[in-house]
Amino acid sequence: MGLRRAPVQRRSRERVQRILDAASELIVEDGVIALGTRTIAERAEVPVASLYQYFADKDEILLALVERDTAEMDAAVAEAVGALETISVRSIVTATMRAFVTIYHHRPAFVVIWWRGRTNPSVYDFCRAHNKRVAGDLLAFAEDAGLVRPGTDPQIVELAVEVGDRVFQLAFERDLRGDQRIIVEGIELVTGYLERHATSAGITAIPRPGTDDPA
Amino acid sequence: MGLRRAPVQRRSRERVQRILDAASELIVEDGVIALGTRTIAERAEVPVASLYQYFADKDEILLALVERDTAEMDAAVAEAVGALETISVRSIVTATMRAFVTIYHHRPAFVVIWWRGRTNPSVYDFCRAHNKRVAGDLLAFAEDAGLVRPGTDPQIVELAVEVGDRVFQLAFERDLRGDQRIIVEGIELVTGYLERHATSAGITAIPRPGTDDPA
Amino acid sequence: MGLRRAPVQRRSRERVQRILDAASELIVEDGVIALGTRTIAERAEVPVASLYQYFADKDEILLALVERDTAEMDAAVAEAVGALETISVRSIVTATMRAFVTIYHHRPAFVVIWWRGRTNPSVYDFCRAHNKRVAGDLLAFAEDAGLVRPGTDPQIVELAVEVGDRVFQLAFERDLRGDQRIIVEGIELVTGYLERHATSAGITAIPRPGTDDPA
Amino acid sequence: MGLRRAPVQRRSRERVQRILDAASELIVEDGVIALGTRTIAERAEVPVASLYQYFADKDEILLALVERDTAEMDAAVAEAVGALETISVRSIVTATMRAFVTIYHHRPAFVVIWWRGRTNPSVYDFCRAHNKRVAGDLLAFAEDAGLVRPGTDPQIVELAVEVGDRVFQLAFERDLRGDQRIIVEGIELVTGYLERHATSAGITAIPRPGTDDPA
DNA sequence: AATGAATGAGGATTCATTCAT
DNA sequence: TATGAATGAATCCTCATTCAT
Repeated sequence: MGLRRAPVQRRSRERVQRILDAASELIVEDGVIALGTRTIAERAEVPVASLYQYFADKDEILLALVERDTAEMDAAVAEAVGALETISVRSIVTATMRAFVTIYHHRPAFVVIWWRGRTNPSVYDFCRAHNKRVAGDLLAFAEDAGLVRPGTDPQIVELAVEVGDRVFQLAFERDLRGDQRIIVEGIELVTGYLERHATSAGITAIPRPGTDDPA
Repeated sequence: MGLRRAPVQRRSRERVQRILDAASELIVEDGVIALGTRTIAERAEVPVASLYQYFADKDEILLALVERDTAEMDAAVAEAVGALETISVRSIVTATMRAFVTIYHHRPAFVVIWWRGRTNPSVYDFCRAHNKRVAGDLLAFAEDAGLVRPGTDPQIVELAVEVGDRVFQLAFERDLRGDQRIIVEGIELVTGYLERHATSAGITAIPRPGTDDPA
Repeated sequence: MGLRRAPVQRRSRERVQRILDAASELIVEDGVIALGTRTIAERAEVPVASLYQYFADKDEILLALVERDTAEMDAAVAEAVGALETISVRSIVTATMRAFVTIYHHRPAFVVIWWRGRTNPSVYDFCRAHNKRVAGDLLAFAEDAGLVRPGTDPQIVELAVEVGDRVFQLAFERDLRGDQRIIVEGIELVTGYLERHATSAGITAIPRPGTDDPA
Repeated sequence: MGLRRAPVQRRSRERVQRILDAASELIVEDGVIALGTRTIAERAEVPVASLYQYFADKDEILLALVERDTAEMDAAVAEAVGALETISVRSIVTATMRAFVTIYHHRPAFVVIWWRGRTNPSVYDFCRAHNKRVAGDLLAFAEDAGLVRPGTDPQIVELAVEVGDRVFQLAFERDLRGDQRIIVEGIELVTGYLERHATSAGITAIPRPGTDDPA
């Protein structure tokens, strides 16, 4: 009982996913600009008209795609940071950036969407907002833990996040697995910059909060 | 003799410039994606078909535009760096980035083309190549002057240039005059990163070569 | 007994009315061409698919609407004519046309549907048939009362009705309340025409039949 | 010389005519609503895109069609009225309406466009404006000739023209050759109405102006 | 060299209707 | 009976490019 209508629901969800996957693949293959409703529909084996059952217009498809991936990324980052034994500016930056790398390996489409896709205004806005939020979260976390000086300008962390974003763009554009040299350098770059605004604890590291008490 | 055909040549050159100017204006107004042959032709007061007299296709117009702008930017950077009293990683980075800012003020079109325009594959490639060349030139200059350790990986400077590029993107996207706070921070960021690879001379600065001896 | 299913029936009837009302409103607002199933359904707060429970297709909705309105109009005309103290070509024409005006004031939707709606073939046919019937009824009534010469060609009255129809179209198209000058002139026009075929009684008027004898 | 470029021009004109003819035929066959760019292009044996070489949009095609026919009608009416031996309200109305009939025979498409086509707002407006102009011209002519009382309300003639319009609609809708009975009656109707506003000369007729002097 | 005219290919979106449930 | 979901067919229009002159 209550499950009676599940099949329909499930079918819809599957189709939405198929559409998103199709869009994703096509973007990787031909770029965001070339993305068209007809092509998406063909690839997803869905009538063009059906796209409009699930999405208001083309933009919304792209946006949904980015949102889907974003959620996955946020979760991965949160997990990586949460798992740190000791925290410092360096360890957080490293964990965060490594988490992104892992995701990019997992979802190559994302690499393209995340950068090329920003042509699209709504995607662009969404990504910027997301970066801002990521920056805000990181700053809050770092301030709470006493890693950065209180009152640190949020714009500084935003700049760091955006710059990290570009590092990935560079690392992945030539090589879908990500150029390790660039990534390592990028981590140095971002870490070095943020340490300028760190407390000494932020530089030398402290144990993970909520971990030190068993004593 | 031989001058008989000059007028035609001159007229062509004028038209090419008019076309480039038109494209430039339109990009600033409506973005790269909205740029169309008809619109360019109208603005340039040239028949659409005539565009194809001077350019193989639409992409080439964009590319020519970027090349033209690039040349201007390179000259400005070279001049700024050449005018430095003392040279150091910091002074070079500052001079370079300030030169860019000046250009952007002077030519708002660059701002849009340089970033939004990278949607276009050939423009994208050109910009990347240009950044690479700028990085190469800077590295050569710095190595010659003994500011960085010999054998420094070119990729490091490239990364710095690309990151600087993103700083500008951030600084200018919200504000066509460029957000000063972001620019200042960006200069810090890039300088800080490059100083990791600098010699002590690169950090403390030396007089401009070929300037100190005449005494 | 037998009443068990009444609620359903009643609900259906209500829904049919709601659909018709919705269509009516939408036509007045946006015209017949813009009328769509989705819009009707939304306005009527009924699922689109349910429209097809009560109507075979979109045309039928329109047709049902016109039929409903027509019935109301006929009743009004019959009442107006029936209430005349003295009857003559002039008094009948006047009463009839005034009755229409009253209805149009009462139901602005008619105005739009009645003319713009005739785009639709079935509506068009229905209106023509209706005009024909109105003409037939009027002629029968006038002949019975001895207002027109026996054997008067029905086409003549039809022409008069159609022309009256156009007068209204003209009077109402600029002004949803109806341009009084045009209406007055239209009554003259139609009366004048019909009097050509009238008996002298038809011109000078006679008391309402079945009203004069009780004495 | 000077004719060198004629072929291109001529070809264009031919194509425009072909497009108009195609549209015309299709309207007669399927009505104005069904008229689509694809269909027109197919029938005219012209690529769809070419329609937009000659017309800004679909509406403009319809409008051009109506304008073309209108010009023809105006000429015919002017000629017919100009050829009258004696002029009176009756002779003018008759000549005018007969001229219309002739045109309708000549161009059956017109019959459909003229009425069904009025669904289209620009066509509708054009027709109304045209009717108004026709009415204005007739009134001016009649006043000059002393057929109607000076200061006659233009709305009266407009009403007459519109009503005449409806007479044709009626006469032609069942029968593409035009129902003669209805036309004759219609002429009576319009004449009768206008004579109410005529001078006695307008009723009894006068010789054509500029014809009586040879004496 | 210059250009008006022509066009194939494709763009996103809407719509009335049907069907499985 | 009622309906959410699905869809084939069609809509108008734009664009970069080519060709005949």
